[in-house]
Amino acid sequence: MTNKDIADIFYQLADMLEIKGDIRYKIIAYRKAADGIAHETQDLAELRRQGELRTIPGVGEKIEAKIGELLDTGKLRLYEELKQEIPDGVLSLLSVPDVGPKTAWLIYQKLGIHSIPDLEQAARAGKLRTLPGLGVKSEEKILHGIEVLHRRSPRIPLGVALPVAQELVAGLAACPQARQVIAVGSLRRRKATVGDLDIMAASSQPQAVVDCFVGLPLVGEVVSHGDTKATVILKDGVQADLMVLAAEHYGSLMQHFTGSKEHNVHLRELSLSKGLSFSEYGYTRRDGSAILCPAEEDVYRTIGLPWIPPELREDSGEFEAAKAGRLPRLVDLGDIKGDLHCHSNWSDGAASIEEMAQAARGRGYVYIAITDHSKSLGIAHGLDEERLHARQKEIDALNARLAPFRVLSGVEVDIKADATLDLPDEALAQLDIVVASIHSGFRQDRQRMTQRLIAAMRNPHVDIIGHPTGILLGEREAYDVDFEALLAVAQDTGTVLEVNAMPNRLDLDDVHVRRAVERGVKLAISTDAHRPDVLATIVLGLGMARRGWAEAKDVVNTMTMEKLRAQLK
DNA sequence: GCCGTTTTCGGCCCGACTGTTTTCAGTCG
Repeated sequence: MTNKDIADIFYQLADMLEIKGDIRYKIIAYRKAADGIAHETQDLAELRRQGELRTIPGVGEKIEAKIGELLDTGKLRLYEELKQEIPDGVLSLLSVPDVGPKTAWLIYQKLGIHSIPDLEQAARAGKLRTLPGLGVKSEEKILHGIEVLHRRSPRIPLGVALPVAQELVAGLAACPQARQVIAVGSLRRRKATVGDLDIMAASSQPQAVVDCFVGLPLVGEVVSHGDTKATVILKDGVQADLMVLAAEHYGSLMQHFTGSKEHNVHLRELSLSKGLSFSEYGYTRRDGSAILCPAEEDVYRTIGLPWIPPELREDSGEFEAAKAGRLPRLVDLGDIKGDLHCHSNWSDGAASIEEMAQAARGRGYVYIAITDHSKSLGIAHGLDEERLHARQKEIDALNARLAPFRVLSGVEVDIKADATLDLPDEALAQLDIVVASIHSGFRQDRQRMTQRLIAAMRNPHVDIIGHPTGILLGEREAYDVDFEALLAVAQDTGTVLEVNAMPNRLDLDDVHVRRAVERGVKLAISTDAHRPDVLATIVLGLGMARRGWAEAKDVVNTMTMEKLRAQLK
């Protein structure tokens, strides 16, 4: 039973208790514990052996016992009992927009409905309007909610969301009354995927800006439209929310709308303990007087904290670090001195080595590693020893011309299913840098997967493990691998783990990065670029690294050429 | 059900939008 399984059970427990109308704060407590468990990187069974379960935020005496029950028996009595009363299908109704716990329970109790198709049928038959508190409008809303549910785009990768958000921001910025339009929400926090786009602006006439927003050409449908906020669904199915307030509230609104929810709740609790109530309008003292926050820094400063970077705002220790003056100095785009995983037209890249190098130089980098595929990747026109040798001559000539800029001669060597590498050690020894990656045999069991990666790390020539977990966002799960074991070997051998910035990879993700940083394992933020313009996607990998609390010292491609050479095996 | 430079008991984030319940509950972010 994984941490995620256990967290899911507590989330469901919270839903079920909410449906039954249990005490609100008990429900909040279960959700908070579930959040804590979901964010825990250590195995719960292991934590329990060490008697450390209560260190998880939100886990107290009762929930500790329930985790124990789950780990011992695989079941939870309270959960089983509630499932008798509330069929699974009732919980599924909650996924329909505008159907919450009260409505779901009412519909189940009065009409016996516990599936979305049945709900749709009842709505079409006009049965919902007969229920107390529901009318024709509610019925239409629910019917529409079901439609939206079917049509709505799932979470979108950050790399896809960013340009859409930019377009939306530009569109809104053209509204005459809109000032300081920016994208906030999970996009600003640089989550690997975002559920919707959150946009905000300042204006002395918020309503005019909201009116302008709902009329933008990108907008497909208006879900709600008030004086200060609106929700729309764009023509491509993505939901976008807008909030607008006067400039004097700009900082508090930005803080509020950037989230996360958990971070905001923590910040507001902290404020209350200092006699202040906080909302997007700013602080209110107990006597009702206001403290305005035109800048986001004002929000944190008012409660005695330094500004917290958006990427850290997940309530996973950032307040404690801020209070202690121990916030990390996160790695920044300006720290990056090169890209250590790129392809050229010697394998499956679209550009020459020189074109890639010039693009890197144009970004202010001082080096780029050309890491073409190795021979077993036939479709990628992978290199054998002979072609590696030929390529080396081209790189040498280029380096003579481009100095002090440096092209590192490298390879992305395939880790084959039998745990051997696709090129002999003698060939690898000739290269400046070796990235080793898995491109086949993803379905091997945990032990074999882990052994393959460990074997690669123990090779004296392998510098970096490429896209270490193999995840493809929305397409393929990460391979089953013992990440803690990998970290131990990475540390032991000085092997670097990659943060691959491809929009559909983002691998390592934030959680893995944080664990690696805690263990002192070094990272490389790399684009895996097959074209010069793709070098710009480094910002996506940077987002993961920053969300994982990585500083420049944790990232090898912030090093000068000399230091990097010393770092590489 | 959790938790404590206010507290081991009494708190627990805050506001907008919508529909229907003529004063507010439900849902959402």
